[in-house]
Amino acid sequence: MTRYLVTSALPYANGPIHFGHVAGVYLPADVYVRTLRMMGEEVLSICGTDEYGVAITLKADQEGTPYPEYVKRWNHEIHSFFDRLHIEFDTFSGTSRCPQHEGTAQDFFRHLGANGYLDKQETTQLYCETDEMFLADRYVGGTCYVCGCEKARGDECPDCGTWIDPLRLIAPVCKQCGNTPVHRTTRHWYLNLPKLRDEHIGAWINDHEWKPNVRAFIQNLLKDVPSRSVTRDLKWGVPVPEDLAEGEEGKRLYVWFDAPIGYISFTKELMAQRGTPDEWQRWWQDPETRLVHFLGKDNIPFHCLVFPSMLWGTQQNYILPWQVPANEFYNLEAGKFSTSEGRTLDLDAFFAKYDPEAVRFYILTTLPETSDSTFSLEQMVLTINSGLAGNLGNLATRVLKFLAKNFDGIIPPIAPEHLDEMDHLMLGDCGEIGDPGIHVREFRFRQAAATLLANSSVGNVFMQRTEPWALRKTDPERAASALNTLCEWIRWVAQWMAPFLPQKAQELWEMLGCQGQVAQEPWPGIPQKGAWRRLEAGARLGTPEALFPRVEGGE
RNA sequence: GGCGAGGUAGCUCAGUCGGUUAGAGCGCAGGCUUCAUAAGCCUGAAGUCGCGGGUUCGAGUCCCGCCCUCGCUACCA
Repeated sequence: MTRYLVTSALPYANGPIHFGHVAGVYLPADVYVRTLRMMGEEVLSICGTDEYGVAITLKADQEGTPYPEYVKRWNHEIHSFFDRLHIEFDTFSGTSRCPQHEGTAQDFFRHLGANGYLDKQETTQLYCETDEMFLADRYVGGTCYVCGCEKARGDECPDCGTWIDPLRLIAPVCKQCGNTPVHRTTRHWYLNLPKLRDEHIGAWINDHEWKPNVRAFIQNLLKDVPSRSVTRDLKWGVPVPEDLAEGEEGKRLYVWFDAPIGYISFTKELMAQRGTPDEWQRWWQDPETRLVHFLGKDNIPFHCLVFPSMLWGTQQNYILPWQVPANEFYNLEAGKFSTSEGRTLDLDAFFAKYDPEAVRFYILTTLPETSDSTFSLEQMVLTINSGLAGNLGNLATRVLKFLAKNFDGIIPPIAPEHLDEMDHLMLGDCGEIGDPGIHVREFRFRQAAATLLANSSVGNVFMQRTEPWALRKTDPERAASALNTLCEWIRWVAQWMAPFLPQKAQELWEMLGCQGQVAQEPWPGIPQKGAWRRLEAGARLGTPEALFPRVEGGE
């Protein structure tokens, strides 16, 4: 048994998440965790919302909502979206609500400082005296000092493409209040990433085995690593420890610094709730633990370079990531999913029409594993109708309804003299049988989903070949043997389904008359001739119903 | 501007260290079957692997140039 600590990138508590996030991070993480659990591994799954930062204070101020209330709302909103898709975590906390977070983040700051990885630097920034805040680049407008365009932003000029230094803007204005900001110097702490890279992390990255797309992403990153400021002049964030302020009171940790620490503080919180407050160390400081970060490609630099640097730089025996199965981006057919451009789906209407688990499955078959990929309603309808309804769902109903009608709804017996023949046919001649779990372990979720359907298809081929509807009249004993074998097969399919379609797998499990939770069963692997049957002849089947109703349209 | 990704059958995508007639699913065409959710099974058609050069015995796979699409550019996976 191996210990796996699985984290999913913390969603920002500043708006809804969408299928892009789900496909890139949370759904693969969920399938991974469910599969490992069935395989008997020790697994902990951590997530929660990232709740600090400028963007949150701005929007919360705009609508006049206190920050804690504002982020609580989005935390619930996001959590309920996960519930809808049956995506589960062992804990879903938040950086501002987690009691252990502030102390944990401050400890990081303290240790990194004591070990010489934090430097203090003085910079000049634009400051708005009306709003009493330093202005992040995008909140400044002005005239471009290169081309004279009056609509330059603080980061880029839309006309000439110049990368703007906000301090050089002609006639800068604060985008919030319209007043003119002033130059003001401020002192901040910087994380010395070049030093951390040279001492350890650079070599670690080079020696580590990464997913190909991850390696491609970080290769160039190492050449030019900047120090990054880890504090900000903000009102909403983890305060810099007072004893270390050294005349810079009022500073807060910059949100990117404290966010990944949330993985650790949420673990502490969970373990405290379970009454074992020291247990978190087993997860974070035991080299036997495999730390897996699920995230999108934009988060690769943080989780492959910055956060490992922080973990190592504390010299507190933290483990470093074992794998970072980052995905690319998932696009809506007409363009990017974007909350800011209103390119979202009406979720209530959507889920009224499409089964959440069917949607789960479609997304899994199109995950952006190797490159950006596309969500298409039309394709989804095809996948649901052909793959889930026609292949998998129909296999169950054609067998179980036939049994209900002709065999009194009980599992028919298999004649001993048919065992070899039936095993040979089902396990050898009806198509290739794969273990979806192997692909899940290797983060190939599309292949895993395809393998599940291929296995289901084997059952359909078997039924086609044995023709129990004809045998029933000519050789009822053989018909019974074939149907018995099909029931066994459906039982295996239900188990293979469980990580991908948890609720549907359970429904199928019950249709077979099986007891308990299918997710509690050990992972089935691949059936071996003569040793794969578990059902008892004569057992009563449940009520067969269509698992996946066909859906219309695609508009 | 910089960085990155991608352009392979009608559609969505695989193609590991360069190696025999380029793959899958869906869609499409033809046939078979009737237990089942107008579902199932079998067979088939379909690609000058963005364009032009180069390296090589051999390139979708490496190198150079060009065209096109898209993402990021420090608060959206």
